[in-house]
Amino acid sequence: MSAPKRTPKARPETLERRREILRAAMTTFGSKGYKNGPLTEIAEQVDMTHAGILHHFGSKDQLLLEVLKYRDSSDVEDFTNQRIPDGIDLFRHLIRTAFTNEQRPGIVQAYAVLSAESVTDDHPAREYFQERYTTLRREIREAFELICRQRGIDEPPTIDRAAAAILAVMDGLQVQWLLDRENVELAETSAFAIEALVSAVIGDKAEV
Amino acid sequence: MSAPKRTPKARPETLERRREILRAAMTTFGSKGYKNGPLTEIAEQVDMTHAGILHHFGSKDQLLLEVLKYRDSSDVEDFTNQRIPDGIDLFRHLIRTAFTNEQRPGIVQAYAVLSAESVTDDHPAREYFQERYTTLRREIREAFELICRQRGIDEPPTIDRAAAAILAVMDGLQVQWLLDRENVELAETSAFAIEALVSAVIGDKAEV
DNA sequence: GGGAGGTTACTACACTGTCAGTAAGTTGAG
DNA sequence: CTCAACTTACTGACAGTGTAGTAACCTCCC
Repeated sequence: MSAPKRTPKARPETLERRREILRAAMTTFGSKGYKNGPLTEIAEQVDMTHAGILHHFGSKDQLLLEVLKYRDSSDVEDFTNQRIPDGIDLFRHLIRTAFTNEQRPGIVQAYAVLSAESVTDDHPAREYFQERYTTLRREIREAFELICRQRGIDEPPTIDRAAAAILAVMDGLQVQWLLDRENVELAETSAFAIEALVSAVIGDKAEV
Repeated sequence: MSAPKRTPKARPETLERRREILRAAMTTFGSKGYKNGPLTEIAEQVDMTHAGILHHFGSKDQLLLEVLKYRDSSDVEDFTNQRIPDGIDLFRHLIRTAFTNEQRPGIVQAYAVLSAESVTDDHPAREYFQERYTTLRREIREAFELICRQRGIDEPPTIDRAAAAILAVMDGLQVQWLLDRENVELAETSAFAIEALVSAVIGDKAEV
């Protein structure tokens, strides 16, 4: 309990092996969910037995958390040196993300499935997603605040709602898109909705 | 194979018993998901063994489909005689639904969890949710078309996107709300977003 | 030679679905 | 009305499978 059995030392090629495992886990959890994504399936993707995976990560729960942490860190790498965008740039960035996502349904599915699964009883990723949404809502709110300051307008009380709604529409569209890619345009629709919501807040047409 | 073992006859009290099972199943699938919601847990809610449940529904997959069908039919009952709303009334109805949903987190959780789970490999409810979204998008599109005709304006090409976005934002908000009810206002935010999206399409302020 | 990176072998469950059997109800012929 | 023939609504036991985790051992790099 007290010493939570940290992942052992770190030879450079071992680290790469772990990353392979994390990517494989993302694939399996994405296509079957966490609870129903067996360790054996992850293991065989990297030519190993499931016991080997447990050697590296200790438990399945721990593996899930490391998977989520790993994706966050590799997403952040895209920003190396280039500041996390703020103000209107944040909204542009969200729209770009939607376009990127259209090229990687695997990742999209993993987040869609895991975020919804996380609301079930005692799910190990519940806290992760709670914090994730809280953080993202805050960033969007701050972007709105910056824009309002730049334009010298008062901050409308709708900012909080718009922040939640923007994340919501992006997530919700992902589910519809995964179910019916023929008839749902993920990126274009996200862009439309974000523009509509931003306009509703800062009543402006000078857009994104 | 050919004769799919239809559910047996139908004594009136038996039908009520089945409905009890369906409600219990909704509870369990809602709190744990479909794959991870064991039949035994459903069974003990209605004081029965899991074999009894299989006697009534044949298989767990079949049970899930009947659960979804049952909820649809009991939702429709609310409309007995009162037409399914169209035009601007549809949007009012969607907002009212969001307010109703705030009083029944169990149902909300079931739909949130199951719809996301349905995108996983070979999920028995995949087709159900595909059709559900297709139908709902069509209804929203038709509401937009009616409004446009009533106001004598051309139908903007954004109608399809707005339809998907409205459903998306409602679904996405549910997940955020389930994770953090303190800080997310499900109904108010849904109303705000729907109004914003409707305005973006029919550029009007005479609203919902 | 000692520890990291595994494997094999195994335990301990959890879960769905099958089956035989039983008790209670339904139905139709006389 | 009644009894026999049948059906429905279960239970209890169990087979079969899948799965996380553990323990003991191997083996090869530093």
